[in-house]
Amino acid sequence: MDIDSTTNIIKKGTLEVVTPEELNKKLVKNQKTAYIGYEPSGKVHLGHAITVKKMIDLEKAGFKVKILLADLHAYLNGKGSLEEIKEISDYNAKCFRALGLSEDAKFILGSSFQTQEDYTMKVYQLALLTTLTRAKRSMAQITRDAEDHQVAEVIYPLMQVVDMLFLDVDLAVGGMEQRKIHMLARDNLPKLGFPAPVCIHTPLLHGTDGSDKMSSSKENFIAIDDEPNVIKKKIKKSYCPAGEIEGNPILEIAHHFIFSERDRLVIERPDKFGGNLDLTQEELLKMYENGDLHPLDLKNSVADCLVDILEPVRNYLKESH
RNA sequence: CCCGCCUUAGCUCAAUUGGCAGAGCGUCGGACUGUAGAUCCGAAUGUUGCUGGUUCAAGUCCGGCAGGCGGGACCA
Repeated sequence: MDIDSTTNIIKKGTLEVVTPEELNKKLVKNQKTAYIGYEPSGKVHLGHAITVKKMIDLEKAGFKVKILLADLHAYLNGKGSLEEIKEISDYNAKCFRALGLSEDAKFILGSSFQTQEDYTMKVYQLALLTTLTRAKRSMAQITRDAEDHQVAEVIYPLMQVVDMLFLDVDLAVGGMEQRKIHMLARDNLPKLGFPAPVCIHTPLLHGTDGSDKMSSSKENFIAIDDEPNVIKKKIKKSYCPAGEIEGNPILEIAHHFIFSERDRLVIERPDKFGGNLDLTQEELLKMYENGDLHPLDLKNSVADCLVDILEPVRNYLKESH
């Protein structure tokens, strides 16, 4: 595959690559590693899936993929006891495989290396380089809502920076909420004498309630292994203003999960409302914006299609028990 | 270690001299729209931080403990 088409695969659907020039330099390397970290979560949802799909793209682009199951980070973010978190990290690894990551992708449990002496020493060095304000700011969209802030909150981003060093990554991937931590890494790793990774950021999926971010801690997500009737129910309940194509969670789901794999979407609707349609994404957006496609017809079609697309994921997870 | 203040529904907070523990927001349900939301109705929700005591009766008074906030002390 030539550099241009590889670059296109990598950039597709991302909000930014920091920086494209550095990415090009990485692409000519023989051995190159891309990484993303996840706090283990009881539910892996469509927001996670967007980034997993990007990791699959990176495998195709010749990167070795490392997935950090960030159990210690989750612990520092108040998600529960380390034991509980470790348990669900196994489940999460299965979910990521179910979404199509190859057997070559490596899963690494954070606590397996994050307490080593030289790791800890690096965290201390970073602690001295980083202002409290910046560390806190980097956590703005990540910290669990809390009135009383723990010191853990500022250890978290420092560890994430050191992770990139220890996992020897050329490229770090994350949703846009990871941006400030990534920038911290890019500023400070060179100060410790190490190269900074290229960073790639994917868009955040709006919650089904229309809020800024799909999140497992707010009941506004669709899990990748939700049963068909659950998916349908959640989509029916979703925020979906007529004619509004910006920040519309249903159209976003269609974009990221349906039109990423299919060219057209069949919309079944009663004759009295105009009859069935067979649309490209472009046509669908135009009709919707013009008010020629009713939200309920959109929802029904997107729900059916999403149920279909996630079927292999559900089957994989059922069989792996 | 010492002193003071705080802790009531998922969240923010009310509750008179000790007298049936409430509101707003959120959640859920119904109406209205061929979706959701908005709007209008309606409903549910509590070990009043934990613990011991006083009292016919304690969210309220007294003691102990825990957590939080603020201050003080210690600083060879």
